[in-house]
Amino acid sequence: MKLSQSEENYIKSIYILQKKTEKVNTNSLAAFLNTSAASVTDMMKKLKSKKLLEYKRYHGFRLNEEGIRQALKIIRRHRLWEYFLVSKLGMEWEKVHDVAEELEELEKNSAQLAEELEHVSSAELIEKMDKYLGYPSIDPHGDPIPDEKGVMPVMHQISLKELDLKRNAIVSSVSNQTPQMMEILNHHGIKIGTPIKVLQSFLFDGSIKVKIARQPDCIISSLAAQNIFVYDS
Amino acid sequence: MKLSQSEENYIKSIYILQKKTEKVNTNSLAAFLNTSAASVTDMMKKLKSKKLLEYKRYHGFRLNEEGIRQALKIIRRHRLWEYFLVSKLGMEWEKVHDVAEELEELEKNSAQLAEELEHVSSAELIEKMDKYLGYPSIDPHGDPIPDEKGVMPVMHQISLKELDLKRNAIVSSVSNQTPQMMEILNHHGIKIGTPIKVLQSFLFDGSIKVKIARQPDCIISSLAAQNIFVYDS
DNA sequence: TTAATTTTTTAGATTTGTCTAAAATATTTT
DNA sequence: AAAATATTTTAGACAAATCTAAAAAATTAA
Repeated sequence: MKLSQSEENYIKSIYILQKKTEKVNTNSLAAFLNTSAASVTDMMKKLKSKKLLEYKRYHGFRLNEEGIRQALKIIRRHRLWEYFLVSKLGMEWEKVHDVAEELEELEKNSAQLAEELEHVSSAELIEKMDKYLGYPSIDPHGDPIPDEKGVMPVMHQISLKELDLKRNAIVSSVSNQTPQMMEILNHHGIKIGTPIKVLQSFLFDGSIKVKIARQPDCIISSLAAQNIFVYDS
Repeated sequence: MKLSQSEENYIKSIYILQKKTEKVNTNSLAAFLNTSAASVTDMMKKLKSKKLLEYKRYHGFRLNEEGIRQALKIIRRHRLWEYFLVSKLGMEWEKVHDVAEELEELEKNSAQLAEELEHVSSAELIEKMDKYLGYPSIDPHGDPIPDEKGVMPVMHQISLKELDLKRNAIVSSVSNQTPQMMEILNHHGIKIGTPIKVLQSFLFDGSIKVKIARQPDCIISSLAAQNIFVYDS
């Protein structure tokens, strides 16, 4: 199955959208992809003829099993590239603040960036890349990276408050998006995807001491810890 | 100046061809790009209108100054990606033998590989990549990598025989392509692009002792050394 | 349950890069 | 220098991905 850049883009977008809604409809996909509804309809016909989705005119569409398989392959590629760009080249395209409102926007943007690298499809290249990067399981935005079989790693998300002592975890999201919260996060160098470990927990005020790679240990208040979520692997 | 993938491909190819011949003609470019003469003519009109080359119908064409500037930018990108693929991901797409006859073929193939990564154009990305790779000056095929200003590093090519003791050099070509020669090269792990240094030279038979990164020192005969060329930086 | 509104699809154009076959121009040979 | 051959260009078509404007269908509101 050879897919054009454009087809891949549509498939990936449908995948993202259909995790939220039962069926994806023409207009929302058009909005997401910043294109016209007519273009979407055109492409849906094409993808239907390629047997990647179920589609009845006027009734929305949804990736079928094969479509999902393809989507996961594409997403894997993109997220590995994102990981590379951030962890190896030191690009920083996410500013932790405005994550909430702009989550979609971000997903789109990073997709776009990775998309330029994207067409590097050859399975071999991606597997080497994966190995080179050390088989990461989440990308710089905290999104899971499917393995080479297309299986998404299952991640348990808990607040930093609940994280067991000495367990390695990775910051996955922040539930409070106020500038005050961002100030703390920036101050400690905490970002989505940052590896983190709780060293000690103080009963007196519920504050915790955490270890962040390449940073001195730091103390985080109980309140802040409640709002920082991590993947407990 | 925004160029399509296709335009870039043409420009790069013309650059490579015009280093060998005064003017590039339609058929040779068509052959090089594996396309039809008609397509070439079409594209030449387009590139002329973009003021990237001089072109008079029926009389071949040649990149002008701006065209060369663009070509060097494209080549820089490709060669850095090639370098990444080989040095970081461990891809090995060149088998040292048949380098001679297939130099063109190789250049085309690697271009193609890099081309898939290629569209990663953003200047910023490439500069970060360059830094990350340690500002390499020659790619895995021994071709020089232009710097960010489009300047090709000038490399002095001499035989290993003539290389001063203790000077760092890089294998650039091999003038004898027999299987016997290849056997020696493979045996010592010598490839185009391999960093090499002469440790000692024995007057008795003209043989030399060389150091190759991550390999034990080895002895190379006078005859072999005469046929191995290096860039003396 | 009609009418108004929204959503989706169709019809027809456009752009980019390609092609084949035929015509135009150059070059080589006799 | 005419004829034969080779090269290059034109003309016209095609496929992919997109667009706009109008038509069709579905949904919502009165």
